[in-house]
Parts: sequence; structure tokens; C-alpha cells
Amino acid sequence: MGTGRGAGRGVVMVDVARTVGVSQKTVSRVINGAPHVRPEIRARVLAAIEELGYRPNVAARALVMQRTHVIGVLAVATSLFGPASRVFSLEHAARQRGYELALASLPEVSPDELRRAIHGLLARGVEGIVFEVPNHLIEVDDALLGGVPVATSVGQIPHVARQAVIDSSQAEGGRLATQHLLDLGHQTVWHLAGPPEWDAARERCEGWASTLAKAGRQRPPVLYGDWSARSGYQLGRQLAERDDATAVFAANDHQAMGLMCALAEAGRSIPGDVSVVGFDDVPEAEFQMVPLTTIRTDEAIISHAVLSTLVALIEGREPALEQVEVHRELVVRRSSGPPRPTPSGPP
Amino acid sequence: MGTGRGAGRGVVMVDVARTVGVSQKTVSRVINGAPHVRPEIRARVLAAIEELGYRPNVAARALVMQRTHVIGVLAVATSLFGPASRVFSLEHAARQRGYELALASLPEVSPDELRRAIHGLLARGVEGIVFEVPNHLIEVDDALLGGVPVATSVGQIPHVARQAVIDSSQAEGGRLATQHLLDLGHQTVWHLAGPPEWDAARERCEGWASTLAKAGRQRPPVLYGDWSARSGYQLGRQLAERDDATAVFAANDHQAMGLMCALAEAGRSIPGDVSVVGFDDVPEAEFQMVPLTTIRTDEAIISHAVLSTLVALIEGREPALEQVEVHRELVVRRSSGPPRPTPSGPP
DNA sequence: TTGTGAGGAGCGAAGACCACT
DNA sequence: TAGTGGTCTTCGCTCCTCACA
Repeated sequence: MGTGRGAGRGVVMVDVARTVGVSQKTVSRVINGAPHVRPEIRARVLAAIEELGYRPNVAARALVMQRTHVIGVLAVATSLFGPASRVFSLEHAARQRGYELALASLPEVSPDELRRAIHGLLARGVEGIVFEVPNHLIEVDDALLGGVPVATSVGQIPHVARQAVIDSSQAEGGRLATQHLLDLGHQTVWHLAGPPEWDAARERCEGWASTLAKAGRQRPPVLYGDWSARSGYQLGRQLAERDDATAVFAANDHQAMGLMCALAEAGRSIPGDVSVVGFDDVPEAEFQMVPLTTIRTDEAIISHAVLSTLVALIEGREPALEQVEVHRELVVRRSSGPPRPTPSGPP
Repeated sequence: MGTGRGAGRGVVMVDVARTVGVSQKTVSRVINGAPHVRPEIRARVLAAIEELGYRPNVAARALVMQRTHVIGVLAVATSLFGPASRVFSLEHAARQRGYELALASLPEVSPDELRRAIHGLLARGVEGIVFEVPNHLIEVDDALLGGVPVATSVGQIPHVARQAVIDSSQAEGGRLATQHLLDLGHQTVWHLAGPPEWDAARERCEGWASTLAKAGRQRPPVLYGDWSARSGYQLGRQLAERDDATAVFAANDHQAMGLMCALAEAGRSIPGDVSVVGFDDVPEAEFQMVPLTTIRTDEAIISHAVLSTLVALIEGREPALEQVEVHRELVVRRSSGPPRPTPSGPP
């Protein structure tokens, strides 16, 4: 049963036309700002629209225009700060450009789930898809996508013709963090990486590795987490046992928090015994019990760039930019400091 | 000129019908699982659909069915953990019921922005709206909503006929937290509340106040924050100066983190000098340098309840439940403990 | 001519109704 | 008379064509 009608309880364009005494086409012109309508008629039409509470029917418009103005977003791990905030800034960017988002957040990260989700998005008539998933998962091709363009900031997707890849140069952040710790006088820097399937994790790791290499420092083994505070804690327990680790760069703030928790538990002081640098500058990083030194990124810029290029592809233009200048900034707080002067002997 | 078409590059139902050699109507029947189609024909139609890569046109379907199956979500403060995770679980709940979400996240919280956002959602043809905003903002009425039903877990909305309010009994969490601290032996409990405009903040505060009252304890003044770690820190600096505050219940984990930061900065130990209890159990609460005692809630249940009732309203049924049994659990970690024995000597 | 408006076709799918077995 | 399946119309809107100032 149910009324089920989304808006305007059956008031349609022709009703507006009739109350004003013009043709339906004229009302259409007014709504779409088309020319050839006298100002006086325009005003009367607008008044009638207001009075009747008329709202255009999106479905009818989409049908005839062959456009839905819907962009799909495929996201995983939306419980994490980064992915979640990216979805919201994508939504914001989309709305600014006259599009809306269709969200598909994957509960599990499997190629099969991904295919299903893509099917779902296409069924909803999306005109483009943004991938916010680790790109090892993305086993897609043009056949599956039905020619719909895609965009991502997580790295190139194979076998897809119409795609825009935004290189957000995450490595730069890794360099900043690592160099900061070296500048403080640490011999070398350990790294709690994110999952290597994530492009962002690989790039941050690469920035770390290259900085160490350039400084001619020895590179400790990479410890891989999964972005969670828990994984940071678990890896941190290993690190806490060895006293040659005086500086650690964690791939995100939550892993850094877990690390600090493990260090505190082991009785190691921050930054006295171990300096910690995170990545993201989540709002609460500043207010940890030891305020966290971290890398701040303007994620909104990346989202806007991703959306711009995708919209360009959708509208048949060549995407303007593929490299976006992202402002990355080191925010120094209390979790990083110079190493303790080494006495000649270990404890 | 872009192609702009969302799916299936122009393959429409008639094409499927022609390749099989049946009428368009028969294909429609197969797709919608309608009766009166021989299994053999059904199989051939399905095969043709697969082969041609046919995808139903959502706009056309929506037009003729007078249904969009879109539910709007109006959210603010999506940078916070709570609102963000609620949006995602709403999305999940909606998808399970065959609906999709249209998201409108408000950058600023003003009644004017809210009206604009509602207009936007209605223009997108939403069949119902979920409010995830502090309810003091919600100045709406049926005229503005055009008769679209609403649902919320943030409290009753005045002047709206078709609405479902889910009472998630947040007060219970406040009681659990406060009682826990009293049970540990604290004389009384301070409260860092959330912004009083939020129903959730008021309820948690009420749970705290009533527990103190029932125990016959003196009630310290309420300190109001804004959910952020920063506000927790600022209020915490005030609290850190007075040594009669031995136990604090913060309205969410992030305020609790800020509080712990301020306490640590002031040299007060946790839980030795001050016990802290949060609310939400964000994933990193367990891995703070002093792991945070907090209240865990199954937010997903609330979201599902909100969506169920809204869908019931949309489909013209009477909503089944308005009160939902939410599992709230005290998670005891290291940030709470017994008070230090007072030097003057207890009785 | 140059605005300014009306009328009609059709987008893709589903429902009412009819025509065969 | 059931079960099948086809035909025609309709949803609300935009574009095209054409009529009138």
C-alpha cells in the first residue's frame, strides 16, 4: 500500500503550468533557466511553484536526460578515521559539482564482495565510481564496469580504460616524519607500516626507506600493521623489548597510539626512551597523554581532485590534472625528542 | 559531449526481448519474478540479459513505480566517530532493506543550512529522512517536509506528523559509568558532558545525575564540552586543579582522552589520583597510554531500528517498535580504580 | 526577422487488458 | 478455465517542431 511518493504529493509540472496559464514547456524553461521566457511569466511561474510546493521529479528528469548525476563510492574500513573522512569529503565535493554519492561500504574485503558491490552501484545507475579500497583487491575490467569511468587515489587500476589516478604523494609525508626524527639525532628510525596492500601504506613506507637510504642509515625491518591501534600495540610490544629502537614512525596515528600504549606498559618513556611520530593528525592526536607528533594532510584537497577528474571523465572532457599538490605538514608535539645521550654501556 | 549514461550503454529491455524472441513484457516479468513465465523462457531471458550485459534503468523504473527507494540522512559533525559510524551503519541497514542512502552532511549547524539540506534531499526524491543532528536545530514542519516521514534517535521532533523516534536509552550508560565509579569507593563523580543541545548528551548526563541522587551523593556542577578531545582537555585543566575530583565520567571517549591529557600534563596520575570513564568504546580507547574504561554500545542495533521504523512508515505500515533494547556494557580498563585512601583517615 | 509560446514525440519500464493455448 | 504471453498506455519531463506575436 503506502504512498511511497518521495516529494510533492502528485503536484507535477503541468499543474504549475495550468495555474499560471502557460504551457508545461514554459515551466520547464523557467526551471532550467532556459531563455525565451518573459520576466513577468517567469516570476508568476516561480510563484506558482512555491505556492503549490512543486518539486521536479528526479526520476523523470533522469530518464529523459539519460543522466543520473550519481557517483558511486566503494569504500572499505569505514570505521577508520581516514576512509570515513574521505567519504564525507567526497560527498561534499560531489554536491558542489551537482552530483550525489551512492555509497557502498564493504563489510569484508574480498574480490567477490567487491564484484557484488560494483554490480550494485551500476544497478543504481552510477555514472562513475571512486575506489577507496586497497588496490590489490580491485580485480575489475571494462566489461565488469560497463564502460563507466573510475577514479582513485589509491593507485593505478589495471585493465580499465577510463580512469583517473590521483597521485597524492604520500611518500612526502613519510620523508618529513623520518627526516624529523633523524634531525633530532636518532641513529635510525623504525617503521610501523600499514598493510602493504594499501597504496598509501606502501608510499609512506617508501618515503621512510628512501630518507634513511639518503642519510646512509641502516634500515630496520618493516613491521606491518593493519591501521588499527591494536596492531600498533602488538607490534609495539615487540619494539618495546629492544632498546636500540629509539625512534619510530607509525603509518597512521592510531597505530602510533597503540605503540605508545605498549611502550608505556613496558615502562619506556616517550620521548625519553622512544620518540614516536604518527600520520594523519586525527583530532585527538593533539590530546593524547603524550601529545603526538604527526603529519597533517589536507585530505579534502585530494578528494576534490579525485572528484574533479572523475566528473571530467564522466562529462567527456579530458581530466585536467592527475598530480595534485598536497600540503603535508609536520606537526611537532611532545612525542618526539632527541635520543638520550648513550652512555658507553647498555643498562 | 559525454556519453553520460550510467549503465549498459543503451541496452534496454526491448533488446533483450528481441534476442530471445519474446515481448518486452515477458522480460519485465522475468526480472521482477512475476508468475506466468515458463521456466524455459525464463532461462533464455536470463541468459540473454547476462550476454547483453543488460541492466535495468533505475530512473525509468522509479518513474513508473512512483518509488525511488532512497532515504535521506541529514548528519552533522561527521568528523566525529559517533555520527560517522552511525551513517555507515545506516547505510548498511538501508541496503539490507532494499533502500539506498542520500547523504547530506551539514558543514555548519544552523537552522538555515538545515532547511537548505532538507530541500536538497527532497529534490533528490527521498522517501524518508533520518535526522542525525542535535534536535534543537530541527525546526521543521510537515509543510517543509512535504509529508515525508522522518525517523531519529536524537529525540522527538515537534510539528511533524509521521515520525518515528527511537529511544536508545542512553541514560543507562550514564548510570553504569557512574555506579561503577561509586562502587570503587569514590565519594562522588564529576561529569564532562557533551553539548546540551544533543539529546544523547542530555540523557547521559541524566543517567549520571540520577545515579548520584539515588546514592545520596553531592552533585558537582556539570562541565559542558563539545564532544571533542580539545574541549575535554580544556575542561580537564580546570578539574586538574582541584583535588576533590577523584572520579570523572566523560560523555564520550574523545573528551575523556582530552581530560586524561590535561591530567597527565598537571602531573596527576590515572587512576591513582583521578579515575576516568568514557563513553562509546572507540577502537583506540583500549590502547590509550592508560587504557580507558568506557561504555560500549551496539550502535548498529539502533541504526537498524531507526531504519526499520522509517521503512515501515514509508511503506504505510505502522512502525512496530519505538523502544529498542540496546545492549550497553561497561568495559573496565585501567583508567578507573579505587580512590587513594584519604590522609585524614576514613571512618 | 527575432523573440515567445504551444503541441507532440519519446526516454525505459510496468500495469491493465486482451488473445491465444 | 487456467495458464501463458503480447499490446497499448502511462509515469513526468525535456527536446524538437512549428505557430504566433
